[in-house]
Amino acid sequence: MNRTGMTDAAELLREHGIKPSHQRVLVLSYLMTHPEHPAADAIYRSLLPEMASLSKMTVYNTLEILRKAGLVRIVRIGDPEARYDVMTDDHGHFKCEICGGLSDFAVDMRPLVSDGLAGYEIRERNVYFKGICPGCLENKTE
Amino acid sequence: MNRTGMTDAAELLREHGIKPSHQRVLVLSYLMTHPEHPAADAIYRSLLPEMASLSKMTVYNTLEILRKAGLVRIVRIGDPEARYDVMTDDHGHFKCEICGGLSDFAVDMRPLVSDGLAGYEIRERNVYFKGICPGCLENKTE
DNA sequence: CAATAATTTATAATGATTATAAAATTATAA
DNA sequence: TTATAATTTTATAATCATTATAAATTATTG
Ligand SMILES: [Mn+2]
Ligand SMILES: [Mn+2]
Ligand SMILES: [Zn+2]
Ligand SMILES: [Zn+2]
Repeated sequence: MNRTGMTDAAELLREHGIKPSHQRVLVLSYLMTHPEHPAADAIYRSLLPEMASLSKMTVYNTLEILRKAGLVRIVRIGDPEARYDVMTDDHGHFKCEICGGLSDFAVDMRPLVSDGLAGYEIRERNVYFKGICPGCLENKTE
Repeated sequence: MNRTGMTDAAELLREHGIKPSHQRVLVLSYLMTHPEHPAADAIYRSLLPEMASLSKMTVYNTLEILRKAGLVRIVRIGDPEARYDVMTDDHGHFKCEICGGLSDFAVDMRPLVSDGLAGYEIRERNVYFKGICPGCLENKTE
């Protein structure tokens, strides 16, 4: 932890044996401060003003390194782009079919496995809903 | 229903206002008899011996028509290919990370929505797990 | 300072899907 | 039936997120 009480990106990387290069810190920090589950291209475009030399390939590389380290998870719902999430605890995702927004919601995964999965080794549980978000519902009725 | 008590593909298409062309019946029948959630290319390759003139584009077109009619759902887990499922009731999907196999399991979606989704219009609920299937687990210990 | 390793970058390739339009089939009208 | 229009299928090209590859840069070690 740093003096703010928050684990910063550089330290988090070090803790996971990843060398905290400038670009890696930028990518991870971006994810830590942007809970909207940005896609690789959105991350790239957002960081470009801060670092003009940044390559999109570095963003992809870094995201893959972070994923392997368990620091981010990929969320794929509907569209062809993968979106990224600083992995914390298990949670569900709601994807708005109109604005494309992706929001989190709490989910208790335990009661999901009724039976029928005896003999399977479960490594990852995912829940996602699709529909219309409150904002877009409001725009519709206007 | 036909004399076997089973709704066949052609009739199912008619019931949904879709003209039961030879290729459409082939694609839907294939899905109805192959619960392994085949991808578009797998459907195409499997049907080619039966109908040498079949175009992959027709498979894609047909799958999209079926999806719009609610006759099939798309299952996307992990890999880039979409896989198709003759939609019946809600169920979860288990994807084996080793063999890529996709199997169904029963899931009660109702208790999922604890709260936090008030004001959202939910149109689709999805649950999928990833891990290792019994067959692949056995091969590992051998 | 070399020499070596790690990282980033530029560029090209991949591959599933989509777009487009021509060809073939089917339905409708004359 | 024949012409005409609508539908469906097919061939072909385009798209686009991601991956592969290798050169260039940067960091590390002796
Ligand atoms: Mn999330
Ligand atoms: Mn299924
Ligand atoms: Zn919305
Ligand atoms: Zn398996």
